[in-house]
Amino acid sequence: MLDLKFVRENIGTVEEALRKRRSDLSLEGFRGLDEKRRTMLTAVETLRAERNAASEEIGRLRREKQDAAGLMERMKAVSAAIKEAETGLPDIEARMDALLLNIPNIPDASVPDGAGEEDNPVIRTWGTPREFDFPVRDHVDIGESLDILDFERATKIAGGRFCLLKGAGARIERALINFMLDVHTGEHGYTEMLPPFMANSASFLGTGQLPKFEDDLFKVEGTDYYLIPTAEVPVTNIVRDEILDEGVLPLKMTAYTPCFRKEAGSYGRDVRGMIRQHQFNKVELVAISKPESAFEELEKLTSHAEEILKRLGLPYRVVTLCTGDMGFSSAKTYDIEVWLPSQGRYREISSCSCFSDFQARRAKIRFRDGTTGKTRLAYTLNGSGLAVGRTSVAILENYQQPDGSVTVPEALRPYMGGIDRIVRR
RNA sequence: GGAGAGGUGGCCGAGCCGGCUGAAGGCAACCGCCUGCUAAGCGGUUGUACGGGUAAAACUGUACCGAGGGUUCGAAUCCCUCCCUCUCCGCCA
Repeated sequence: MLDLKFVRENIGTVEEALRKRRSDLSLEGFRGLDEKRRTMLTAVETLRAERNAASEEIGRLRREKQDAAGLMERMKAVSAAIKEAETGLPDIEARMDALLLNIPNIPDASVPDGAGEEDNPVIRTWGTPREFDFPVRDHVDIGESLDILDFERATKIAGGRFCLLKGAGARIERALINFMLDVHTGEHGYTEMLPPFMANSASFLGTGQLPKFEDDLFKVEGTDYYLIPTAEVPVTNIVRDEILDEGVLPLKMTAYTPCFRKEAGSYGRDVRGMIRQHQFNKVELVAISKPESAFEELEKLTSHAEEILKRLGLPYRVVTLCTGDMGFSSAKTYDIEVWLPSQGRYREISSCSCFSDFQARRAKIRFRDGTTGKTRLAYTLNGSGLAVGRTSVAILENYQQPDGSVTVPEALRPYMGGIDRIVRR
């Protein structure tokens, strides 16, 4: 959420940001609504001030055993006038809130302008895609022939966009989760969290998934709970409604969770395999930072995610999302894309964002400035470190062998009970 | 699921037979004093949001004592509904 005062005073800037984002949201009604609200508020507050003053007077008279009946009688009219003046105000405020909650964050000045994916500049590339001297198979073929991935039975159990991992397939996911968490906690300074996999609507509002993106979420019927689409939701909300000591910043947390997404609107995209699932595993990195160092933190956080790919020997590149491709709440986002031989291209495996104070304002995440003693909104960041399912896919495909087996990346072997190759058993 | 207790400021905690309570007291933080340094001690300051006001302050209005509604001239205090937490019992990984 943007600051109301900021929108009022910089409506041009906000409209420019909407244009850059290729958003069709209009601020047409904002000015009128805002003025109407302020006019009404002033009227109501003036009457209330009158009532408060009279009430105080009544209290004083009664204490002094004087008659206050006349004043009380007159105040009945004022009270009625207040009720009158208040009608319509809740509606105006609700409309203001709705408008404000649906305005996306303003892209950071360093974000390149562009319409979509094709305009995202590549800022660095690591590793060289391997040359294959045999026909490359995709992870579905590899996984099914090794009997470690089973899509048919997953469909029987649940439905489309689910996957059953078996044997070494399940083991790889577990190994990756442990590997990633160990690196981030042991070497990158994050504290491990294991949060609830459902969260209430207030939390989803806090990180910006609600009210705009309810259609992408699984809601638990008859409750106020939604299944989390990312650990960002429960982990960032750990500090919701809190005023933090400046000294604890940057607060760095990591968490493994499964993620649940409806993937509504992606019919026909990535239907094959485990690229796009209703449920997938992810290790998330979250940082709560001071504004001054937040974009520096974004660089670090991104490099922490990249480190996992480096150790696994998986070629990747990093792109900056352009204004038209950025998420609703983000001020700046880097996507890390891993090389998938079967597709002959890089595919997103991590998305690292700085949200400036956009989430913090919604979620009331603040800190006390040590020098001024004032409370300030913190900046929030997060990134995948990494999407585990897609990492498994990348390993299967990049490390496939002509005989159908898959070599286990060296860094992962300690987590795989020492085995160096996955073969059909 | 049954019974009981409770939700107050950064934290703890009074107030809860309605007005003098935006809220005692303590802690914490900050600023002074004191001090060789630290500690102790002494004095002072410190909520949030939205308006008005100002060059910026000062200043000022309103709202906020879990959420929403009601009674009343007036509600942290009374009434209703809901949410949450804790304790005991039951059930259970």
